[in-house]
Amino acid sequence: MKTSQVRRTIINKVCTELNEMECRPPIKHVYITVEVKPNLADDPLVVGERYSHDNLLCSWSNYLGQLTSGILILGLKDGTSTAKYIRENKSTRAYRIKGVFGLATEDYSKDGRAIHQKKMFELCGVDIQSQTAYELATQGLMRPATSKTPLIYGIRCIDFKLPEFTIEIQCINEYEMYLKSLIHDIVAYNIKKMTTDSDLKVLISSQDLRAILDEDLQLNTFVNDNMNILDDVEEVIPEQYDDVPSSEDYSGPYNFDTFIDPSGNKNWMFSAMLNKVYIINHSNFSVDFKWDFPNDKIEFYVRAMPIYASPQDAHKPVTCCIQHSQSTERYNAGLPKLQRQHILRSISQHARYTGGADRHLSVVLPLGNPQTGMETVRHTFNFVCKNSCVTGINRRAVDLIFTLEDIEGNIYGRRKIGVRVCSCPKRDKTKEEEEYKKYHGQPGPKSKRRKIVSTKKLSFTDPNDVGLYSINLEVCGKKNAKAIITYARNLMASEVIDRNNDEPFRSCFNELTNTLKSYE
Amino acid sequence: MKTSQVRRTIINKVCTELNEMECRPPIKHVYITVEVKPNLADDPLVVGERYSHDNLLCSWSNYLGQLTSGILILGLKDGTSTAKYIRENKSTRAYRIKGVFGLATEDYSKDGRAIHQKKMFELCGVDIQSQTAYELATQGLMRPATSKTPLIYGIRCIDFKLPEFTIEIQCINEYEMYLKSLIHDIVAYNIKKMTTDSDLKVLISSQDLRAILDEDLQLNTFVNDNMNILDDVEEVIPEQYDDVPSSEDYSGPYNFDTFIDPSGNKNWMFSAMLNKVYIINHSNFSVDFKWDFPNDKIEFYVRAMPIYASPQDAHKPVTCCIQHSQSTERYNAGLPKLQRQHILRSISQHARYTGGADRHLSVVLPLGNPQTGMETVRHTFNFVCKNSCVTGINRRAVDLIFTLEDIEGNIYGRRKIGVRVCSCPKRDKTKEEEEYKKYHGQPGPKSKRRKIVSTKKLSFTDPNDVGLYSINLEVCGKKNAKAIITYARNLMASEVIDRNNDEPFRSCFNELTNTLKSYE
DNA sequence: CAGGCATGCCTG
DNA sequence: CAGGCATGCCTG
Ligand SMILES: [Zn+2]
Ligand SMILES: [Zn+2]
Repeated sequence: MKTSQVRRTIINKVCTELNEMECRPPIKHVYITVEVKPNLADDPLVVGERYSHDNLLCSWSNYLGQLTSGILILGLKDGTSTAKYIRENKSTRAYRIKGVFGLATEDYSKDGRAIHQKKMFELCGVDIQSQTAYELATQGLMRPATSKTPLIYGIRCIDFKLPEFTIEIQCINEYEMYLKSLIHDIVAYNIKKMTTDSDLKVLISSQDLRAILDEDLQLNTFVNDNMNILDDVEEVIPEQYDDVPSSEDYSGPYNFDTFIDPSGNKNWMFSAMLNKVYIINHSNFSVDFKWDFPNDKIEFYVRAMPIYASPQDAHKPVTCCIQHSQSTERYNAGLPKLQRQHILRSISQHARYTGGADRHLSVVLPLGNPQTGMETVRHTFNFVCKNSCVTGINRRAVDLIFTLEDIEGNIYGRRKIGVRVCSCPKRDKTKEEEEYKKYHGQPGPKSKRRKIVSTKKLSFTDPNDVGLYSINLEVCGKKNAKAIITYARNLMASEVIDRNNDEPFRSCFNELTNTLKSYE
Repeated sequence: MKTSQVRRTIINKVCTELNEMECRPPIKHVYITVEVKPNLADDPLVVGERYSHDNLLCSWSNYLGQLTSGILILGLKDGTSTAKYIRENKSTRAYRIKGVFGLATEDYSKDGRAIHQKKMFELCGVDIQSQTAYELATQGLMRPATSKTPLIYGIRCIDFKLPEFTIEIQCINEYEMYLKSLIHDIVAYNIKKMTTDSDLKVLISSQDLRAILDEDLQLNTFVNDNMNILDDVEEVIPEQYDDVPSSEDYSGPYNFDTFIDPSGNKNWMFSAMLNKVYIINHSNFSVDFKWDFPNDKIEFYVRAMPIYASPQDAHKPVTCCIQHSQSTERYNAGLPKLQRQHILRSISQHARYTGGADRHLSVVLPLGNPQTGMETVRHTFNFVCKNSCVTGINRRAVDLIFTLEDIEGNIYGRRKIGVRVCSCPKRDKTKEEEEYKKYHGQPGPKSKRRKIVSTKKLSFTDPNDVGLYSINLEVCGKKNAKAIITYARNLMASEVIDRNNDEPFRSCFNELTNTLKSYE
């Protein structure tokens, strides 16, 4: 379109629409007799400067405390009425407030004079309501006389990385000192909990926040009945924050247990010997969860967290490799970056993905209830990254920890299984089982082995020469190859007889029999 | 900062600054006698609609042609003076104009009536300045009488993918028909070049653009003396656009050749048999380039372009895998995304990286001159991605094409070598050479193998039973293990004697000897 | 650096 | 799906 057209269009539009509006009546014809002389009453020398501070009206819609940053709406002159309107409209404000455990100051601000940590514990180790010290600390509360009681519509902990945490609050009638005191109380509450409860874990759950608000008479808060706790669209997913997650099996008060169909299918196998799943990448596998129903109806969740099996890697979160966390991968379509970092995915829509940064990643889902007549509920997962992925797990062994939890992340049971996401589950399972047997034997053989010692051996068997030797050799000619295997089998046969079927001679013999068959 | 402070600051500032400005004189004291009746002269019925087109002033700062998109600055009413100010400030405008080879239209626009291609060639095959037809075509030039001669500050070709190309121009005093004509002339110039030069390659170099502007009297352009040409930070690098790059060796007029030190080093090896480099990722390797010096001093460049060796992949560009193109990799630090896609890097600072999108990627660098007494110049490269990278080359074979080129990308010579970026160059080289010998034989081994056939064998050797068998077995007891290896060695020993030291019996025997030693 | 394992992937 | 190759990487 040409510029001139644009111009014409704009002029047309403006004029047409202005003319369509109700227009002012014709001006009156005014006949005026005018006589002009200076009005001394309006001279700056008389009335002062034209623009005085008092004349320039200015008011704010929202008040930001000295330590608060955000949008500050000010109205100037005629704008003051708009500002007043906005102010009286009482729209809720949202704050994100950062707290630091172990950093208490006299005025609760980051830069305030520090209270000695010991004193802080003293302050907090007893009932905070009855504490004179506490009252002294909060006496600078400076509550504006004109304001109403704060009313909280929503509160949650949106970040928690000791010693720091961040609380998000939606509220009205708040004032800065109120918010600061609230943070102080959250810390105090947790420290008190730490010293009374034996559990040393610090967590800021929604329940905690609610309890703090309810108990905290000092702060004089109204809590909206519909206050957002977990039903918020961005619900609070409890995380587990241990550097090295515990992986010990623990049945707990509800006899928590997990089961995996030992028969597997073509995409995955389960080794009962190693308690380990071998699975092709991107394949679904199901886990059955069993637990006793408590009398008090607790809503249970199950968390599945992959961790590195070896102690030297256990503290590192297991994250998806570069390739398998690409947003262009089919199974990552539309997922947020955090979730793409998870190697384990649940097929449930209710699954929530937690962890990230340098924290362990895990998926949490509501456990639900067994169907009538069932003792277990089944949940289906899949992995999207292989143990062998160089930019991810990089060939390290991985365990999967299932924990039975309540909505706050309290743990009531734990089960561990090994997991290997690979291309040849069967081969790798067999190999690892063989490897395991080499070093551990298995129940049967073990009792038998004891028998060895007690059994009289023929003089030409050496009781100490029982190490396993893997021989890899290459010969030319099938005839020769068969001859060697036959020879080896013969040797093992003598040993089996001489040593009363003793292991591992017996299994070596059996294997060689199979190998020989394969040459027919 | 407190809200009240902000408010005070604002009021202070506004009042202070208003008061510092020249203020209106005291109002006059006015004595008025008023008599009111309708003023018919102001009635819409008399004077017409309140807001007339003529009253709404509107002017533009920059003029966008009918086919041009971009920001159009319009001033309304009082804004017209601002618009005029901006217009007269003559800031340079930047345009990106797309042209299409083979699509000529009467008015040079994309949607104009097409000129038959044959006619277009007629038009362009002769001197464009003297062409009546050309003058006719440009007679609709519509040059605004008020404007000055266009002045170009910068011009370059920023995209070139036949048949389309995009020219970027910084200029003042331009008008749309001028820009369209310029594009037409660029096409005409190239077609003329194609028909006069024997070389059919079309390229828009900076030299070309300058030549077009200089020659093009019709367009009446001023070229700023400091006009950006090749010294621009983003210089024009000629690209090669063949879907499947040619890979035939071609010495060309200057006897172009490449040499690679056949002795290699610990990080790379060269197979003369396969004309292939085997190299560990991220290792430098050098190529010596040789060519005859022409009488006319041509500035030569060498281009190195990796391509897939197999015909079914040769049309695809060889790009770096996801992992090795991460900006977080040390060797990618600070590189633009395009360059990170290149698997081949030159250590020269003068190297330029071309290609991208679905075009083949290559690195071009000035060849330079041999040092005194030398016949060749050496350039050093390295690869940053392995043949085995799954998200990149994915185990496909890759060739490296070196071409001798001038600054416009005209090719004067070509050499191909195979390349394999891997973790075990020696092993892989040996293997591929063995494989090659198996199918092609080579003087030494082949004659020996022939000898086998001619040699009289003992009756109890089977000439067909010569396959290699890898035997993996497990026995218990060191004594037994040694016995088996000894047995195998004995078998091979007989064969070696019976078959006149024939391979692979001999090497099996040697291996077994070593294995047996390891049991001592 | 050779030997050999680990593990993806191709082939029949 | 088993067998076996391909190829990175670890170990001595
Ligand atoms: Zn992966
Ligand atoms: Zn790579």
